[in-house]
Parts: sequence; structure tokens; C-alpha cells
Amino acid sequence: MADKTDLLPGTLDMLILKTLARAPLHGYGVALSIKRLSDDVLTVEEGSLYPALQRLLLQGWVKAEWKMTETKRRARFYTLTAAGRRQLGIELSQYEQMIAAIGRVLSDPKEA
Amino acid sequence: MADKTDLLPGTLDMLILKTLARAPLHGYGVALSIKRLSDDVLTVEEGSLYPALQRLLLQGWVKAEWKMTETKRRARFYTLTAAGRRQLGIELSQYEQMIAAIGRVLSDPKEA
DNA sequence: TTCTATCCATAGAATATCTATGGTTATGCG
DNA sequence: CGCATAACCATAGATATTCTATGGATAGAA
Repeated sequence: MADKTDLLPGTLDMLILKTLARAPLHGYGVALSIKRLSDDVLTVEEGSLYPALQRLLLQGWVKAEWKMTETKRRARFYTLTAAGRRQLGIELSQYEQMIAAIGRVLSDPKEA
Repeated sequence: MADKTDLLPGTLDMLILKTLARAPLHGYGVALSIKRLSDDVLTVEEGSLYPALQRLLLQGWVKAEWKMTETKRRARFYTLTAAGRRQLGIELSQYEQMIAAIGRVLSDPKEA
């Protein structure tokens, strides 16, 4: 039944890590950033986002602290750790390899 | 915890449809074809393959018939239907769109 | 005759995402 | 002033997809 998700399963952690690699952000900001950079193609639902951030915290790939937003709100800011940076590298290379492999299957002659 | 699957979740049906778009094949042949074209990067486990083929049958995207292999074995050959060809087109374009969107997020300045 | 490759298929576990909820607070607008 | 909305956090349960583990059958090679 085609694709029902708003993103490619298996890529969420990588997208979050990459986003945090640019600068620390709170959850809501991460979701907005991904949505905007992808021109609204990728939407990270809150029900996917917050559990994912908890996982990343548990793995030690990000750390969090409560701060105030420019808009005067309490928000939890996440920062990439050294381990997180390493993990991002691993996930990026695995992803690239997969995409390249899929590309070889899809681009093989006969039929669009 | 990085990726545990042998393929990118959500891409299996597309890969199977694409493979059958080249020529009718039996299940085992589909798995081999994907493995070889991808240089062993993508492995379709039998426990994923056969249920997937059942789904495709139910959707009417492929049809099946029992025949004999060159190696003298009973095997179920799958053929893409017109609806399957349409579905492949849909899945391909959705996939391309996703990959492009992810690319925009990943290639944005700062940090590899 | 034993092993390996070729073939089919299902049940159950594991994983990842979504939907649906529920709650707090700042600010703009009528 | 009251209300809507956007900015924020988070969890529970449903759904979907793939994997692991099994089980079975046969042809051909060693």
C-alpha cells in the first residue's frame, strides 16, 4: 500500500543527529528544521520525535538541558556528544551505501 | 542502534516490483537478482520475501503461476500486472522525492 | 549417500513510526 | 478581557515492516 509514513523508516535518528550537528536545538526546533530544509517533504511527528530523542539520550549520543527560548519559554535543548558525532558518521556512511545499492537495482536496464 | 536490517525499510515492495518489471521470475530468483545487482549490499531474507509476494498478489500488482525451472524444479513465477507497473511508478517517484529531501537535510552546511 | 543449492512458506519476535491524547504558556487579536 | 493559536513536552497504543527461526521438498555433485 505504497508508503504511509512521513519519512523513510530507519532514517529518523540520522536526520536528528545531523540537525543537532549544526547547532543545539530543542525538539520542536529539530522538527521545524527538518521540515523546512526538506521543503515540507519530511515531517517528523511529535509522537516519533520525542521517543527518538529519549533513545538518543539513552545511547549517550546527545545530552539535554532545560533553558529559555528567545520566546521566553522553557525548552529542552539537545546537544550532540562526541559519541553522537561518531554515530552520525556511521549512520551516514551506511545510508549512502544503501542508497547507492538501491540505485544500482533501480537503474538497471529495462523499464523505467 | 544503527541499522539492523539488510535493506532500507519501506523499499522492499519497490525493489521487487522493479525486478519483476524486467522479467517474470520466481521468488528465489528475485532475491538473487537484488542481491547481485546491489553487489551483496541488499539481502532479501526469505521471511521478508514470501510475505511480500503474498501482499503484492493480494494487491493485484503481480500474478503468479507454477512452472518448471531450467533446473527442473517446481517454482512459482511472478509477473507484473498493469496495475503493478503503475504502482511501481508511484513508488519510484515517492522514493526519489524522499531521497532528494533527505539529501537536502544532509547536505546543508556545517558538519559532514 | 551426504551435502549443498535451489525452491516454498509460516509463525512469532523485534523495531520504528504514526495516531490520538493531554497538558503548559506566551502572545496577538477582536 | 477572553480566546485562539503557535510554541513546547511527552506517553500510550495501534500499525506496519522486516527479521529470526522453523520446516519441508528436490536435483545434482562429490
